[in-house]
Amino acid sequence: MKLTEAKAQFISSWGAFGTHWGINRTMAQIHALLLISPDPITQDDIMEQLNISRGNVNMNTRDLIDWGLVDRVLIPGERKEFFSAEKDIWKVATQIIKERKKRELDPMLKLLTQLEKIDGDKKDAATKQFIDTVAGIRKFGGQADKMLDVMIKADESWFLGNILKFFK
Amino acid sequence: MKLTEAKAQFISSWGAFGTHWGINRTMAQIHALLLISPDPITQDDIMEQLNISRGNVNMNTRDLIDWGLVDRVLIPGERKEFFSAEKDIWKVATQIIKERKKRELDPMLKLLTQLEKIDGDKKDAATKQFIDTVAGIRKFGGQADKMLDVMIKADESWFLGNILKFFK
DNA sequence: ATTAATTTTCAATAAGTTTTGAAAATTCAA
DNA sequence: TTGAATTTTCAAAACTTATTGAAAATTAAT
Repeated sequence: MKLTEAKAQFISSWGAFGTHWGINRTMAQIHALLLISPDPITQDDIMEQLNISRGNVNMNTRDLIDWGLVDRVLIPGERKEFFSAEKDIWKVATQIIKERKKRELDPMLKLLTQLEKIDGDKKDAATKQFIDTVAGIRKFGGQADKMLDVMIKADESWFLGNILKFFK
Repeated sequence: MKLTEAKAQFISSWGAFGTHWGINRTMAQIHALLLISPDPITQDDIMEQLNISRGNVNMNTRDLIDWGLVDRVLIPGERKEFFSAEKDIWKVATQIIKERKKRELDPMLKLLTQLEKIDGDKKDAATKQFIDTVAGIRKFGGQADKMLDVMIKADESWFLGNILKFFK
């Protein structure tokens, strides 16, 4: 397979993959393009390579920056802004985990903790099932939360070295 | 907070939460409703409680069944079909992991393995960055894959007992 | 200060996804 | 069998989300 074809495949698949992970297709495609670009590139480069409008590039690069996955880079002597993605995949993964935990898991756990405090008779089947379900999810989520915190703080070699021992 | 209000909150939040995880809102809401129902319920019960059409209930319960999260239950003497959700949250989580791994991670790893075999000069910066990026993601994904396999096979008490030791 | 280059915004529109509801298919009791 | 109850299907409509593109804002060189 030739590079051009492989690049196109990678960008398109990474885009489709992103949609399963709560990231929109274009944002994931821009991310993919930046991941395989050895040097920083401009808005115009992205527009041209992905065939999308300036506004679209602008919005999605901004989101990528908010997610902490992409940086604006200033190149001396150049008027335009350049963009560059973090290439270390471990850092990319921990950054995504960190953001999603903050945006999704933490608020959910907060809500579940509230819902558990419902007033009602535990002998009533509906009440009991509600409390048990909410408590079960909250407990499980709490464990996941702790685990992800450690992962975020850990560094890759430590993590992989130990996780492999753990998982036989 | 009263049970009725708490239920509504839980269903609505679980629905919103689901959309971040590639599951559609209604499917997640039906799942939530089933999780807090002590006994199996019918299509009509779901239609009434969530204010959605029969077709919608039918499609989404079918998807939940495909995901292995919900079962059809036949109640002797009843003409209608009843639905019931797996209540053990550990089983729910491992089932979701199993399905998503099969649907998303495995095909992605297969593709990356292909893309790594690109023909081209490793001294060319673009080629080198492409291969490095793809290889990095493939390697990371491979570790995640192994880890999830162990998790899927493990049983909850074993897992939580050990993970706590591992994560200090 | 003026102007040209560049980036940002956002209303309009396009594309994609979900939901409805009624007709078709299926199931089961009599 | 027949027909009433129930489930399934799927085209059309409603809703949601993403994209465009041109105008406004910003930036930086002269």
